[in-house]
Amino acid sequence: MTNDPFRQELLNISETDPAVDRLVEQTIGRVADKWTMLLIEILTNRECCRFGELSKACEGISQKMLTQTLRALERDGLVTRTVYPVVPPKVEYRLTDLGLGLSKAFCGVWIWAEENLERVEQARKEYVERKKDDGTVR
Amino acid sequence: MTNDPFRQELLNISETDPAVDRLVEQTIGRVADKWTMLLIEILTNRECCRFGELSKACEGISQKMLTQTLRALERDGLVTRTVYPVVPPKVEYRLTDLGLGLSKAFCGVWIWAEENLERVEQARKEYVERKKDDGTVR
DNA sequence: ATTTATACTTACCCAAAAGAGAGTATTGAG
DNA sequence: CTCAATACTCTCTTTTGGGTAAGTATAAAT
Repeated sequence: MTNDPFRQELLNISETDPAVDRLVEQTIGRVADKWTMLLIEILTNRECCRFGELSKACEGISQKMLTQTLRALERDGLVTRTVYPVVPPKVEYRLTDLGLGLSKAFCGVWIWAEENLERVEQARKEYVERKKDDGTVR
Repeated sequence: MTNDPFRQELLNISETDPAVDRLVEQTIGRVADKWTMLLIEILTNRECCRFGELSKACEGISQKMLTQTLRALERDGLVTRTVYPVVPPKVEYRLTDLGLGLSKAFCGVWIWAEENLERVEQARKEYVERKKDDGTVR
């Protein structure tokens, strides 16, 4: 178990000092939420979107959350916001290089989820069974 | 921009039907939160931990959240929980293969955060400046 | 003159998430 | 008899997330 190549590979990376660690945590904390990940995915596929398009593509999001999330993405340099001075207003959003890089990093997680969701489902069923069986119910 | 190799690579993957997409989103929704990611990282580095160790290693987490997050990880088949019937109690947590796989997937995100946190910081500073400069202050 | 389109912003509200802190069970050590 | 040690569990309170709905600005179309 200790010389598992997986784990070895992982261990090579996390050789950082704790100060950086905390910054990393913060950065991830900002970026690892549902709407952010979804919007990044949409902008990865569509390349360039107006507010209204995003609103439709990102099913279930409210205007408020959409604006809020987009502002955060813009602030962190992950998307650009281009305003065309026309009436009615037109605003376009697209990923920056930085945003594209993050998108790529998330990619691994999307793939993992895709490949393993059945195993997770299965684990959940088994967990419920186990809980039913032992005396510890409730 | 359209034939950016990055984007091409990303586009190859997301060719899935919407039903699976929603499951993937759900799975990610469960798994992509701060404490979960931190605990997975700790368990990746330490291999095997007792409750108390995790409590110390995962700075700032409350007992409640720790228990809660560990239960969720166990339920989803990402960690095993081994109880030794001794007094005082002893319980050990460790990643399963599934959990290790997720850890690996998260790895890309950790690396991205580590490599790019300065760029994010910079972007934030510039954003604030821009807001100060234009008339839209408020 | 009124409506329409777009991209927001603001104010108000509720429910869920998270934190704080006390309580529980067990038994060997003193 | 009491205490320490461990891993919770429960309750109470605070914080946060997020929804709804109305308001704003502008010019072109009717």
